[in-house]
Amino acid sequence: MVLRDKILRAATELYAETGFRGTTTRQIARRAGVNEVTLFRHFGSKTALLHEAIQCACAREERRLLPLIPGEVRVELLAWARAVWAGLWHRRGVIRTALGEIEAHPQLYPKENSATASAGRELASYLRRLRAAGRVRASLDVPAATAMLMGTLFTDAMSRDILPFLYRRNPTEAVPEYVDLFLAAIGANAPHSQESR
Amino acid sequence: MVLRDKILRAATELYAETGFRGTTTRQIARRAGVNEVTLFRHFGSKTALLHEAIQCACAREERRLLPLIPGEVRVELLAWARAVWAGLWHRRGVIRTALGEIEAHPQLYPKENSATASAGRELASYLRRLRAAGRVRASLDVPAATAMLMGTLFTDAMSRDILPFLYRRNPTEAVPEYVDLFLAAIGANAPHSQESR
DNA sequence: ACCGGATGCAAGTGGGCGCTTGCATGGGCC
DNA sequence: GGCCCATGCAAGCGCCCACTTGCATCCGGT
Repeated sequence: MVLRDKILRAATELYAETGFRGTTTRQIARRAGVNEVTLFRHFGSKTALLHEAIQCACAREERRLLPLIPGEVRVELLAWARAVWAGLWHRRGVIRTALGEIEAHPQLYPKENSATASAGRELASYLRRLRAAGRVRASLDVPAATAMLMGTLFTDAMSRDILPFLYRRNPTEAVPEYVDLFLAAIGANAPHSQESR
Repeated sequence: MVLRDKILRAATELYAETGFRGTTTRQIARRAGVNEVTLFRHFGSKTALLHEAIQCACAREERRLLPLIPGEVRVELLAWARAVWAGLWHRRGVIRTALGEIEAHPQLYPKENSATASAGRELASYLRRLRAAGRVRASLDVPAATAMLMGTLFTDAMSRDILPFLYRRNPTEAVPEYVDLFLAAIGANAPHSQESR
């Protein structure tokens, strides 16, 4: 079944580069090193092929979890944010294209199940745990705070290569800055060993 | 010259809905209530037409300025953030599509001159003024803070209608929440009349 | 009244598209 | 060896695309 995967990978790449209409079956076949007929014998139609390719590309995302019992908030959040950013960055091509075409082909894309959406849920429930433990400001608006950190990471990963002049720091430096700003925003205070930054 | 504008508006709409390849000259002509030949007589080619349409759509954005001498930071930032969010929301269709196609057709889109980029510059210089005036934490990382607020507003405006289950608050409530979180993040303190929220 | 420029209309051109068909080929399994 | 399934190859089908051409029409300025 190596061949199926080669086709799917070629389809995903081309989709990320040129979108649904821009991706032709001839291109997919050429990049996969396969005859064009083979695509149709395997997947039936271009739509079915791209559907499967996109689902695969999104599903392969491994979920990164935040601890059930919060410990060192800065350490935990930083590791999580790095992983989320890396995942977004790695798939930025597909995500950007999908975002632009989701209105035209809504059935092609996962929404509730998208990696970004579940990362958001993960963060929100972690923040609720922090608030319940009195580790952050009691008046914290969890959905807004979630949207803030997710939005920061998302926009950075999506536009860093397009508008490079906006991002002077490289990602290894930028993400910790975001996390520290975020900790200040939510009023994080740790019972044990928190340095201000 | 009403006709030219009708064509450009139709082209922009269709582009936002279906992208460059998805937009056909026949569709543009029909939506503009014009014969297809007229498009070519006016603009020469589909590419030239869409190029002008996109440039117009982005240029019409009015710049929203932040005061040179900061006064009531929360009031000023909130008004600015509302305006920026509204601009992003209004053009979300074109922006999403453009973001997905900027790799394939880079010359079609403004980058340095995009409304989002100049809004980011505006915010960054305002933050530098605040820092110089000692109104925010002295150690504030201006580029990171800028990326944070811009990213929050951008992602909200881009994904609110796509992932509605992530956004429980309507935008009129959400933007102030973002601003308050942001004020806490940058350690804003006002010399006169700042209530905590 | 007349002229010229802008527009509409109908038809067509070459090319790329998704997809199909028919046949040759080759490699693993009995 | 003989069979069968997967794949390659070549050709083609109908469709839509961007774009062109030639001609009719209309409308405003003089």
